[in-house]
Amino acid sequence: MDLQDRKSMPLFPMSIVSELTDLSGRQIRYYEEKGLVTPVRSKGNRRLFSFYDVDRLLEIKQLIDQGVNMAGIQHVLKMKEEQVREQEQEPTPPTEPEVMKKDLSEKQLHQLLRKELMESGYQNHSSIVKGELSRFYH
DNA sequence: CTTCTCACA
DNA sequence: TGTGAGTA
Repeated sequence: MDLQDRKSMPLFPMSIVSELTDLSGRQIRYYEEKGLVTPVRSKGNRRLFSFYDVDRLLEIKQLIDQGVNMAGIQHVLKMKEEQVREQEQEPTPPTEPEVMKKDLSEKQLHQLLRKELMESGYQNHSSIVKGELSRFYH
């Protein structure tokens, strides 16, 4: 059993995760509905979260605090998974013209969103709220 | 006692 | 998102 397996081991119940992330049980369950986290169920239908799940929730917590909405969070998580795929799959499969172009624009969006999210004191959201990134904020 | 689902003066 | 009901 390697590190990855341990990180994905279902260990924590709702109470622990809730306290750890400062998210309400309601919120955590809601995020699960949105597919942001996928905790395993115990025999009693209780949710069991892994370190991996907790990490995701902590990231989500940060984004929520920054005023990012579900669309933005889903987008960020999606691109995060894409990055993981790129790291796991050696060469990026040659993409066709149209697909390629779309991916590029998406990546540019990703970079923009990232930049704004990370270094944002979010008082200058005005610039991004006006643009396409507005759909990622309240 | 804790968590789950469902529903909403 | 909160919260209460009724369970498991």
